[in-house]
Amino acid sequence: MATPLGRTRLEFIEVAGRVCQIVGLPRSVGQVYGLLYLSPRPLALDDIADQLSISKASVSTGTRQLAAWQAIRQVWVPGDRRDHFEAVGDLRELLRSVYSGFFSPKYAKTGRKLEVLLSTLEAERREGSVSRDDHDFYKERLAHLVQIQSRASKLLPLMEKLL
Amino acid sequence: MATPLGRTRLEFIEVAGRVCQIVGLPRSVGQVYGLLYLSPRPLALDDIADQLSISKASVSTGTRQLAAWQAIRQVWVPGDRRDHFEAVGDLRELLRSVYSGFFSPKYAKTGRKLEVLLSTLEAERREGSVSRDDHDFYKERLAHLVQIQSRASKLLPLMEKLL
DNA sequence: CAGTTCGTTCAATCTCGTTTGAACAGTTAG
DNA sequence: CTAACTGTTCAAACGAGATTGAACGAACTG
Repeated sequence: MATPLGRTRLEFIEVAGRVCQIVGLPRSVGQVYGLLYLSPRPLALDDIADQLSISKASVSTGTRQLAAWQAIRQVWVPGDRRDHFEAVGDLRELLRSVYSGFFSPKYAKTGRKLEVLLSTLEAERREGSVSRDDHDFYKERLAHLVQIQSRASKLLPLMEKLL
Repeated sequence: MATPLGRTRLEFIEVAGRVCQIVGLPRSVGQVYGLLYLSPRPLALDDIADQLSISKASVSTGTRQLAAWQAIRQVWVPGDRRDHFEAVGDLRELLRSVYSGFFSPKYAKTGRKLEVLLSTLEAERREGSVSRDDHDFYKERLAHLVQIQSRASKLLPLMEKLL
């Protein structure tokens, strides 16, 4: 079969690419994953580049990225010495690893920064560079942030479980 | 007071800007909100532009955006005919409105698209343009997506409640 | 050992969306 | 009415980062 891309696949690849773009990832990464996710057979690097009409370079970096996240895996196809790729079936596992590898660190960093801000604030108060009223105002606002942060810290693990 | 930006504010504005950038919003929007959130007094458009060293144009569009989300409100300061802005205290309310105004629609759209894909797939099967095996494969993959979608549809309202 | 075939790397290019300066319209003040 | 001031709009500039083509190195092939 000449494997013409069906309307279904095209639509899906489009969506996958767009999702990646929104999250701040290269569109090509999403396209590659989308193509592989809906591909009954593993595809070689060339095939991917051809079908998506993007350069091998993009596919090369994209596949490496996706493989690092274990979103796709490299499979060996007898009689072909090229690398072939297929999407890992369990999408939930992927979401989980993306979360713990990308989102969770950022989140933790934010938490630490918040603490730093609080101590900085106290320091500035002691220096007298902030009036009492302003100090109280700032403290209230930061306290609100801390509250949200703590709520989120309870919510996120829950998400991981339920998803 | 000449209101020199304290280290605290600078740090916070930096973070707010970065967060916006990650979510795909203009950095300036985050900066404006960050500045206002930590400002004990309402600020005029000029003040914001000055303190952030960005153009009035950016501030103008930014404030309008933020006001539309009710993240900030316009307040009248006696004796000054310029518009002044202050951040709305309740950040949770903001998160909720951002969710329902931006995220939720996108999510619904995705759901609809998924259904379209399923029917398209069936159509292609009937046309005979897809082999039975491939059809089954596609169906399985799409079913997985639908499953994730339905789980998420239960999770998101929960988030809204707990946050 | 040449000659291919693959995959990766990297500098150059291109693309997209933010940012800006300048012009504009509306409003107040003298 | 004119002048000053405020906020908005818009085309153009700019910058970040994705994409690409070409060159390279490695692995196979005959």
